[in-house]
Amino acid sequence: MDKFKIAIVDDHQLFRDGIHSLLSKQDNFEVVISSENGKDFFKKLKKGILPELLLLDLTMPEMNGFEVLLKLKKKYPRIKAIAISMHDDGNYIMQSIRGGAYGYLLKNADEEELLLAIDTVLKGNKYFNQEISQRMINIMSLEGVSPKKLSPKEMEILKLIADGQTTKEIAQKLFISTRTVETHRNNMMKKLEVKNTPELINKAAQLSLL
Amino acid sequence: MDKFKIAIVDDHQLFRDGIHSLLSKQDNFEVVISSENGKDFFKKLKKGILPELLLLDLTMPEMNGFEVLLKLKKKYPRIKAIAISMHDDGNYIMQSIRGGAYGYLLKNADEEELLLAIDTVLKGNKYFNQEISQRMINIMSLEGVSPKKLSPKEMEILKLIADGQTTKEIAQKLFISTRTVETHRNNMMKKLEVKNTPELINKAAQLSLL
DNA sequence: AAAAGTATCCGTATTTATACGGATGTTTTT
DNA sequence: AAAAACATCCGTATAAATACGGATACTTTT
Repeated sequence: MDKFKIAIVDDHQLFRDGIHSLLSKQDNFEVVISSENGKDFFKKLKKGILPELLLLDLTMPEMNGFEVLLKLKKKYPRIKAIAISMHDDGNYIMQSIRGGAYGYLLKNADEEELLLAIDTVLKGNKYFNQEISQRMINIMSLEGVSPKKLSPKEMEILKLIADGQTTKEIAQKLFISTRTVETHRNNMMKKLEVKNTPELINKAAQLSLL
Repeated sequence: MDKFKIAIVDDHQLFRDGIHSLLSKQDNFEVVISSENGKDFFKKLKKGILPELLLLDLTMPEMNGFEVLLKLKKKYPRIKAIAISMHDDGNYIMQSIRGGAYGYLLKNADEEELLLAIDTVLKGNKYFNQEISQRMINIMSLEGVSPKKLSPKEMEILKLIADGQTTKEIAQKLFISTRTVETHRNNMMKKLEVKNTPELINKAAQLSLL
């Protein structure tokens, strides 16, 4: 009976080797690609080596995991990716899911959980443990009913506010009217559903906008 | 020639085994303790098994790495600890150092760096790589010249401010005068060296006070 | 092409924060 | 025991944010 083909993309060889070693002990898995970066991975895909599942580190130099996810979704939509990250930050998790990840694991997951995640995703399901799910819920509730992005100008003004600048100081710095600054501030408050500026800064920090 | 005695404390067996395996390949190291928690570790120390160096996970259930550090410093000051963590947050790093850690590694460090850290610390030096050092510097500059802790009342008020409450609302909620709230806010701003409330919230978020 | 978003700016008014200064009494630290 | 920190509260004044409302023109999205 054929084994499931697995790919690993991670810039740390120690980690890749550890996973490779673990999966080699299983009867039903075979590591067919072990790449240290996304470019190498796609190069191997192009050669016709197609895994069913990818274990993907998010934090890599040059081409990060999110970029790999997006490209994978476009070019090889049948390959299912499980994101693996050091970061338990809800924003990372949400970005992975929006990028098409089928699962999310922290790098300190034990081998039992790793194998369970692989099994779950190979069956076509998504894998997020209790803690990860909780963080997703937290971020979703933080983002509000209809999450909205801040415009470039809003981001610029947000940072200046967070740095302690007053509306007058920001207006002078950006060569715009104080009323313009007020309008942007008000629009941000509406977008993030907060009632005043301290809460805006707090929420922006929680959403990793700062 | 005698080997250096190393202890490992981490709740993930996969990680402990990986480190154990790696160190076993080295001629000059010997893993004498491999514990899944601090309690087991101290129990083994009590039996007279004394390593020169400890590789210590910070995030563990029940007795976390910081508690282990503090107890180690008191009871076995000759044992040098290297903190190992998923978190690259400067606050974790600073807390480790203040707790007596001789080094700090991220869990995704490669084997070369791990061995270098161990060597460095066994020689009596401290090991912090460039990135970790940078984060320390960032936090130190955030904390200002003379870092001050916020009092319990200040913390309470800080959270309410971050939640979008006005001075009047906080006063009503805590059954104190608005002037009292104003004084606390002003004192916090002085302690954290900021110029207004948005900057206070931003800095508090950066210092993980929220 | 139409709608929505972005970036700009305004009048008027009220609320809130900040800035000076001050104070007392209790608790904790030195 | 003395000093410092904490928690409480005040008068007066100014600055800043917020709250209502409104607007134009350009760019992007639908």
